[in-house]
Amino acid sequence: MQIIMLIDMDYFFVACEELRRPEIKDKPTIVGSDPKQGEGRGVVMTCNYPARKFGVRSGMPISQAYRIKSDAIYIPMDYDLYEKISKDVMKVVKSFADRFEQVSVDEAFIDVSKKIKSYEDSLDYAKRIKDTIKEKTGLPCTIGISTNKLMAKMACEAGKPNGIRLVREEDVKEFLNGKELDDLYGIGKKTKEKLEAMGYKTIGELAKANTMDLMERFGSFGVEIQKYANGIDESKVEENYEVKSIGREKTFEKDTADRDTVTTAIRKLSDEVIGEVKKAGLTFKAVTVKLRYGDFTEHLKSRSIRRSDDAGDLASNAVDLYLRYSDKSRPMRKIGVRVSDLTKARGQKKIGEFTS
DNA sequence: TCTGGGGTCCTAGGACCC
DNA sequence: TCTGGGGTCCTAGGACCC
Repeated sequence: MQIIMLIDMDYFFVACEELRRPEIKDKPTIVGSDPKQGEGRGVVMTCNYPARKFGVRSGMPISQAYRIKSDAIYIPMDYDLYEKISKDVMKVVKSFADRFEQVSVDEAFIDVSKKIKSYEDSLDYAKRIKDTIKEKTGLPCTIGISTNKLMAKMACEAGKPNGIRLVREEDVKEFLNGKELDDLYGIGKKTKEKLEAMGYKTIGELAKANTMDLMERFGSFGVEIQKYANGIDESKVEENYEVKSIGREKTFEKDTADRDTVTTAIRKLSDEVIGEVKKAGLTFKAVTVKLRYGDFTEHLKSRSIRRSDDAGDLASNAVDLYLRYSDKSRPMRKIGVRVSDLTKARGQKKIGEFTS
């Protein structure tokens, strides 16, 4: 029997802020971009449950949050802090795992099939993990337990906040049956719309759908999501995950058609990307520039270059892609720089050389 | 309502080679 | 003049997730 858990930190960024500012606890608090009296351009990254009570949600435009709750506490992102705390959390989680896979700053899968022999034991074990995280970091989390990664994830969603939720193999069908299509991992807005147009309204209906119809409409992705709808996921908890790309992007405070403003931004982003590349001891071979115009249309321009880890190589290629392929008559909203096709730099792997 | 920034994976066409 | 099959690399874009 396979037992997989997903450990997901509750309202992580706000919870981190609460550690150093205990007085904000129980007050509506929002971590995200500056609301600027309702004129701000970003979104809500995380908010705590007191803020959610008023209808604030993560991902919501910060201007909208401000309209709902202008007297909430607004805090800018402090990613260094969250990363530092995340390391402490992950260390604990890893110590309980046979296999460990971090999926984001505040989430990790563990395979505990060798350590745990029954579902009953898994509940006690999850409680120990939860208590240890709380003891070592002071932070709450939710743990989903099931037979594979997909179902551990779904169980975790159902267990939030501050909970432990087990979905036994024999209960998977019933657990999924009446849920909305976009509750299923992998199904977003677009796929939901297409499935609804085909007449499917719930995960249970998708599970029983005609596979050939799905195949025709979605190709192999159709077969994949039907497996998901049946609670089937054969992917493993992957221990040694390698990063595939590194990028930085920036939304301008106001849309701009000014070349110098954009090229200056590209150079700055390039420097930041190179900082990450060197820290990780990597080299890159592909450069991509992302251009988003004021009307939200988005274009990617990329090219392969001689393998490099050099700031000048990145900046010159990124600027050139922008100058060559962008429409200068349209104001730009956002610019991004990304490198991919990454490989470990050779012969310079002294421990700590690149770490700050 | 007015939409961030970090990523991943998949598809598909064209170039090019054998 | 009409024409294969396979493979890899490159580039662009779409959808999704946290």
